[in-house]
Amino acid sequence: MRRSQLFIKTRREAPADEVAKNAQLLIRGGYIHKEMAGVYDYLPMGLMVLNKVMDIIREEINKLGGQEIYLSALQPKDNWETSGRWHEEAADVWFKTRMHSGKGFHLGPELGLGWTHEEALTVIMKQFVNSYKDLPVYPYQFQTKFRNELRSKSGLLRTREFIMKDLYSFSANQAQHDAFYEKAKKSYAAIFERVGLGADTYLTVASGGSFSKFSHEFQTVIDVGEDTVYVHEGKKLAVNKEVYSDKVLNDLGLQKDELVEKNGVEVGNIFPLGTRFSEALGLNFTDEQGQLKPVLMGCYGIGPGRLVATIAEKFADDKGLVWPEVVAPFYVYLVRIGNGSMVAEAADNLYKELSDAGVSVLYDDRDERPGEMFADADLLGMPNRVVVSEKTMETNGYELKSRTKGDSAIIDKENLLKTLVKAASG
RNA sequence: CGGGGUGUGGCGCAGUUGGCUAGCGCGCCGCGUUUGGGACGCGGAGGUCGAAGGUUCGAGUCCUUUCACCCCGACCA
Repeated sequence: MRRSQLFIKTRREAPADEVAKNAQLLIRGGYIHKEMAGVYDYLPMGLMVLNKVMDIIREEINKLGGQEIYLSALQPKDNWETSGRWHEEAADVWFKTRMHSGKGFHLGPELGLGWTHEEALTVIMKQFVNSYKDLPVYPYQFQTKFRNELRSKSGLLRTREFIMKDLYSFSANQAQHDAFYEKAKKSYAAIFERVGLGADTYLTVASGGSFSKFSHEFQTVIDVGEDTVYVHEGKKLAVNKEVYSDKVLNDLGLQKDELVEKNGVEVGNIFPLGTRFSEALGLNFTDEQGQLKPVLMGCYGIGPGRLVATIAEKFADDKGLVWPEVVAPFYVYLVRIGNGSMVAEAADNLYKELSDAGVSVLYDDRDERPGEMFADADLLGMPNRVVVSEKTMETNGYELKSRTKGDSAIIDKENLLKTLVKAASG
């Protein structure tokens, strides 16, 4: 894409109402726009990053056996009254609204904006699950959740409206459930590994709430994390402060002196639901012996937006964003210095050749001063920067510089293409 | 929800004890000079000072109400 056609502009200064580094940089770079507290819009490059993250998650969940669906955000209250989660005492994160009834402002039935989807999906599955032969099954979706948080904070890390990948497992028995649960753990680890957070992300034992003894979180260790976790670096395992006790440590076979206290961002959460919803909503199946039993359920969530924010926060340096290659909106930021015909032609040609070879390029074809374009390249955080100028062309070359390494090299076009095309496809 | 803070052109800010056509930097438009780390000159455009009400000869400034935003805490299936 040509920079001159990209409608966003970068900003030199962060907005006054953002303190979180992720939001400051993403706004300065024109990746996102703040709509209101805890609500953000994705602009072109922000959406590219988000989509790349979601594609990686989708690939891994499909490998796990997930079947993608899309459920509605508008939720009728009856299913939630049946499950006991409509009233504020049970769930204080609701955004509730009403339908119209007739003309004017007559208010009709109450509705809620979905903050999770166990109820909706459980009811749907009643139509399709009757026998043990129909199990197990693993529907999932990417969908917007609405949660009326008392206080949003930390930029994109805690918002009131956010996309969530939520996967649900429906199993006939404990062994079937447990086998999938363990596979899901590995799948999640693979996702965080692929987006670049593997080294800092820990499987974490956390509260199971009203559903089970424990749930499992994936906590990425980072200073701005709002959770406190105790990590065992050797075992790549952590314990959330909310369940941290001598008894729990004993159960898990962990020694207190091997654990280190850290802040973490909960980038994923998986937990057994047992028969909490199948019993409440009547999702039963007939087993091999002809007996009617409630389905065993599990829930598996990842917030792609929170993941984007965590990646932004984790890798950024004092000059701006640093995207891992797999999520970067473009692989190359191409800077053209000066607009003399020779330089312009060389830059145009390079842009075309790289694009044709499948290397994504953000081509800064504006007639800006070099310093401004370099600053933008750093702020926007593409993995590679290529410069074409009279200076580079004197040596019949192109300057290639990595976003993370300080050194740069002037190389000829053949080598440049070879390097970038190979790296981009590998 | 408790405590603290902030709202002034697109962005960042100044504006004293109430006083004149509300300023500055960035950005934007025009012309010219510039071109390897956020250039410079000249000339421009752009503001219901968050909103409503009040006090006053006069309100960005004082009073009341209200809305929004940020931070700390509590909360976070």
